[in-house]
Amino acid sequence: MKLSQRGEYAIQALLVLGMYHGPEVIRIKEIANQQNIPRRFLEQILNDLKSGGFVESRRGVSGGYRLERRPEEITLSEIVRHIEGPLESSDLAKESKKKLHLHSDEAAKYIINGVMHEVQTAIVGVLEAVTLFDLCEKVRKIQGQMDDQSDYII
Amino acid sequence: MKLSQRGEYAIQALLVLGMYHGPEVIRIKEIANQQNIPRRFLEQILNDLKSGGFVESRRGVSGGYRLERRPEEITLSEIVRHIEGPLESSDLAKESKKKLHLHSDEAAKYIINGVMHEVQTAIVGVLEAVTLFDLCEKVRKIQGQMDDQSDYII
DNA sequence: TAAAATCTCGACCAATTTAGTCAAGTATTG
DNA sequence: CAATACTTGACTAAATTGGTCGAGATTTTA
Repeated sequence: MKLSQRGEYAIQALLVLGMYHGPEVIRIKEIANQQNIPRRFLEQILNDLKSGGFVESRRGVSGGYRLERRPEEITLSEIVRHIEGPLESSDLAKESKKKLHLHSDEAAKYIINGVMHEVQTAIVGVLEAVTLFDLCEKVRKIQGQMDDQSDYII
Repeated sequence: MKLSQRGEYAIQALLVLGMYHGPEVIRIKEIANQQNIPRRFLEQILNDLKSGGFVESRRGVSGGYRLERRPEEITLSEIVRHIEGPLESSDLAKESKKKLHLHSDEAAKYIINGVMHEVQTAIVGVLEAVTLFDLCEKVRKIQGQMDDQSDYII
């Protein structure tokens, strides 16, 4: 399981919005600069996140984006699912079982599918347990460490 | 994590070789027919599996393939790793940590990477625990069930 | 020894996906 | 109304995926 660039950017953007979460809105340009994401590409991604109900936007001169839900209510699995497509591939499993007679290639596929289903369950298990809030906390923590050593750049 | 077609075919082929494992060799054509895999494509895949040390081949008129190792010694994680590329993406983790001063986009990436690393660990955990032999047993089992009901095709 | 069967090697190809870019438009503020 | 920002949809280049193909090398068997 590798995250696409798009997926990584999406999480980075949400992470910024999570860090500064409040009633205020943040401009696309700021996110792009801070996270070093191509601006035009980020527009696309934020738009997608908007239609997915993760962020809301305000137009016009003092426009920007903010989270639509609180960071602690957004799990990584939701984000990844929305941006990379379904984590769980449609169960060939029950399909095949019902037919009850499998050609030998179907038998093999059925078995392989079963294992891959376990894999998916494991993936979701991890991603389900992590919220945007958790990620923000971790960032704050390592930024705190950097403070201590007055050896950071931002 | 979705398996590529190539990956699924590879496992199917190994599964066939595992089912009939012995000193004898099986022709590419038989595997292709039985598993409904494009023959030319399968050639490529088996070649790849050969260079990966999973199978060995015999040329000539009664040539074919057989497993190079015993089914119980081949884990799914090895197969997938070889055919789909590394499961574990090179650790940006330690890299970044050493630098000790992260730009804020690097901090975000670092954190995200950490979670993805957990995901990878979970994936490997599942795949590591399943051997080719296990898969063969499962196939035998559902084929046994089909026998019981004399309602199968092969 | 020649024919037939089978693996081997590398090039090639079309369709899809990924990672962006761009232009023109709409909305909001001052 | 001018400036600033989001919105929408089309467009593109490069990489990946899922194959195909031709020519060659090896081995068996008649």
